[in-house]
Amino acid sequence: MEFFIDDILKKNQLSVTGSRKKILELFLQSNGALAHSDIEKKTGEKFDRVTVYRTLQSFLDKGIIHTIPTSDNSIRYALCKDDCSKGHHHDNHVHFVCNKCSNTICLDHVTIPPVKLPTGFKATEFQMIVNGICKSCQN
Amino acid sequence: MEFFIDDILKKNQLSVTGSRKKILELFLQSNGALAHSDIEKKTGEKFDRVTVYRTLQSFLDKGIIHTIPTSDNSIRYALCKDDCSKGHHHDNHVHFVCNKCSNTICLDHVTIPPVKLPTGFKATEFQMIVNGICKSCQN
DNA sequence: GCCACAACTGCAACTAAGTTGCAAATGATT
DNA sequence: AATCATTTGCAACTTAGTTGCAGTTGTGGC
Repeated sequence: MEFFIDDILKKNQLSVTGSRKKILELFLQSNGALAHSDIEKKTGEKFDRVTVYRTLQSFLDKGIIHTIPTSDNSIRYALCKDDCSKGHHHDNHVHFVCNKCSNTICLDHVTIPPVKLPTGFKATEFQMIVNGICKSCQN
Repeated sequence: MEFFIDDILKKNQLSVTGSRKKILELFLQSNGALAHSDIEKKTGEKFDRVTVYRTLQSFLDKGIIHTIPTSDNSIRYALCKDDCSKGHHHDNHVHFVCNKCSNTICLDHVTIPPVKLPTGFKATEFQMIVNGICKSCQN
């Protein structure tokens, strides 16, 4: 695992530092998406707020993670799949936000269905967010 | 028009005040969605920031407007169609965010296509946001 | 039209979120 | 181990959003 994390960073021409390793590890451990505040909590105030911001920004730049907009105005971040490269995300899966545990989950195998736009509109990116109750909260 | 605005407010059990009239008028005039900052700008500092926040909140509560999440972490607000009632939105159309003019447009006639979720997931709400170039910016 | 009461607004003060510049510390390369 | 580029933490800042309270405005009854 340790080796795996270093490898991802090196592959993306990022120097291997404590904060980057730790934050990347968090993403690999969590099966969902993380908000900035989640990361600050889970790292246990080990890193400065600013460092977290900058680390997330560099991960975004390199295409390691992508953002998910949510209706409550808190951006979430999640790992990209392998075929994302610098600045160019191929991120056509649906995101699920649970109303109970408020986890954000990438439904990697649910692709966004095509829509027909009115004439004159040209699309470059599609986002789909589904709210509801997730698998673990169902009962 | 003036009468129309008062009517909407009364129908929703809101007292008719200067700020509410003005902000509702802005929504009726704009064919797209507005961010909080747009409203502050367009009202020309006539109202306190707090008043704008509270007005938007009460419009949300009454189901006059709905929110649209965007990837740049700025929530936009747009008028609901007639069949939205208190707290219960039937808001199944696609939203388009232009990368050039950064307007957010409700594509009222483009409905969100159904998706099949993995077993265990129960959906209550769907959101779809398309980024690209809008009709007016095309050339 | 006037009065009383509820609702709304503006102010001040606050918390939370995000940014920037710079000096010190750390990582990569030789 | 030395050097240089990169990264980090701090401080200070801007922007966004919230809360309590006193004063103002709108509503409905008379």
